[in-house]
Amino acid sequence: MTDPKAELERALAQAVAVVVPAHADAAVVLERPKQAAHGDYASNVALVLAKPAGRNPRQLAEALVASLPACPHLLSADIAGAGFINFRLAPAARQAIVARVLAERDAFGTSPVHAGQPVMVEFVSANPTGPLHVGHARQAALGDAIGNLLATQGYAVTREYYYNDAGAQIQNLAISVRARAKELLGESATFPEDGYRGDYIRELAQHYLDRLGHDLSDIEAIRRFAVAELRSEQDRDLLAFGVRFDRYYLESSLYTDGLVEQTVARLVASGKTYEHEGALWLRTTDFGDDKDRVMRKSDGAYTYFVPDVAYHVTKWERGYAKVINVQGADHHSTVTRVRAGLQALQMGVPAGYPDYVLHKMVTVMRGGEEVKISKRSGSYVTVRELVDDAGRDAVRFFLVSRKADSEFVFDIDLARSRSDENPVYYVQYAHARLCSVLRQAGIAVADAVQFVQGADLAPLQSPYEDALLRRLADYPEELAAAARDFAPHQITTYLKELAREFHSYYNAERFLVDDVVVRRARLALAVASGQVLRNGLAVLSIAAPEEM
RNA sequence: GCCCCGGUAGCUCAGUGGAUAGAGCACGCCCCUCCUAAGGGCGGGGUCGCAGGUUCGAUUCCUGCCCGGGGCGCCA
Repeated sequence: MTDPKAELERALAQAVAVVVPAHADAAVVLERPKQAAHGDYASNVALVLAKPAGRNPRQLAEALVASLPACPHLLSADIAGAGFINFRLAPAARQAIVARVLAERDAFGTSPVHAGQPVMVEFVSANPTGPLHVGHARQAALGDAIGNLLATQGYAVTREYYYNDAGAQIQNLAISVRARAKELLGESATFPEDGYRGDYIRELAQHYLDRLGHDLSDIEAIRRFAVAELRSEQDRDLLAFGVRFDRYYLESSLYTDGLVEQTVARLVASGKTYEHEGALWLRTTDFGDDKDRVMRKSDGAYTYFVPDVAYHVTKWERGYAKVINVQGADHHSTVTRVRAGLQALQMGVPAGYPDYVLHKMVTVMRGGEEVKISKRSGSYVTVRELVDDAGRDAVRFFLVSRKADSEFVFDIDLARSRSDENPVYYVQYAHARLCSVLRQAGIAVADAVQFVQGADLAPLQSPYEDALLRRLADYPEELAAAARDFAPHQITTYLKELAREFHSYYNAERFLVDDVVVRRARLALAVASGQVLRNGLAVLSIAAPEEM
């Protein structure tokens, strides 16, 4: 069956072309009314066109309804309020979504619109100067989910992690570790003013002494050791969190491969650079920046901004016409700079390239008090702690359940609690519950789709069933919108609503009734609901348990 | 001072150029002889930060202001 909504939109557009030919190209969009009493879909097209057409909105709506071509999916079209047209679907049209879900299964909701288009999502990209903390966890959950969302729209997704393993912070790390190592050996050591003060630095120093001996003269060896140790620890944390990257891109390779020098040369050749007070500047103000930026400092070293541009040149040249960088909002100022650098190179990169998702800070509450996060002072909550305490699923769900640009208060006690205050259980429980019904009916969960395929769906007509059917039908659009907006929180919201409707239904009616036709229809609806819950949770990389 | 983002129920947060602004938690009452009560039902609770403007219609768009966060480095 064709999509009832799309068909109705076409029919309404035809009516518009007949009634107000001058506005035949008006956008006709159906939306889901807030209230079920207003039907399956509503259009405000009569309100929008009333003024330009010089007609009373209600009369215009009447005329549009009268000119509506016959549509088998449509039960009724009523005028309401100021001039809304409310459409009610024939039951069969509403029920058809169940058959579609059962036919498409894991693919239900996905779309091939962007099939074959490569996209890169860069996220986490933490400096290897300490363990990953809760802010990185938010980024990991967001980036991974955004990657999944884009994949549902057909994109060929690459997840990349950029390692800043070449800058002053790394040198600082090495010096910090050496100072702690000297202390451990009982030697006097001056700890750097802005050094890394976390306990893990002392542990690193001890490991170094244990494995590589007591000679601390080779700062380069200490640097390599510390970076390798911290990287592997980060890898373990990410693994525990269930996040995988397709590639780790090392900042140092930009230097060793000559890409930094090459980028500088190209920028100079572009004519957008100038020398001032011994430094090399890029005229980023030509591209919307509020001041020009230094590329090469008077001491000859590059600012971080040059490898950043060089790195993004590689993204473009590696064929990623679409790139999303997930970063903390504290990196906001880099956005204009990186884009300006790419524009200056005049290599055909669009002005808005790359896209950014900037997320706000995470405040961690424990025992009713804020836990301060600071790598340097060493008090913070690591990804590992969170996952160990609250479980991967709860942490994932929590961290993507808010808009990226709103600040997030992570209540550790709440995430740890296995209580009904924890929203992830609510959604997972809906899934476990319907699996339980299937078991009760003697159906293996794995065979369920097979079992209900071809069921007569006609009995599904109660308000609870209508609500569930409508919600299922909305999933593909919700998914597409969330992917378009890089907004996984739209999926958590959707899943909570779907779960709520399932729980309501579960309490209101029984699935395992004696009437075989009704029973089969309801089980089909349950199986379809379970399928969509699974699909949505999969986008967030969260498990859909069959039992809880 | 300038730039970006938030401000919606007691708390944590969704939402939208339209029809009576929602959910969870918290609070009160009710529902397991019956598919998992990790659930459901009913109820109280709001000047959508403030003030203007655009619009047939603004919580949504525009401007100004207030509050909170972040950024304004030859740091990353």
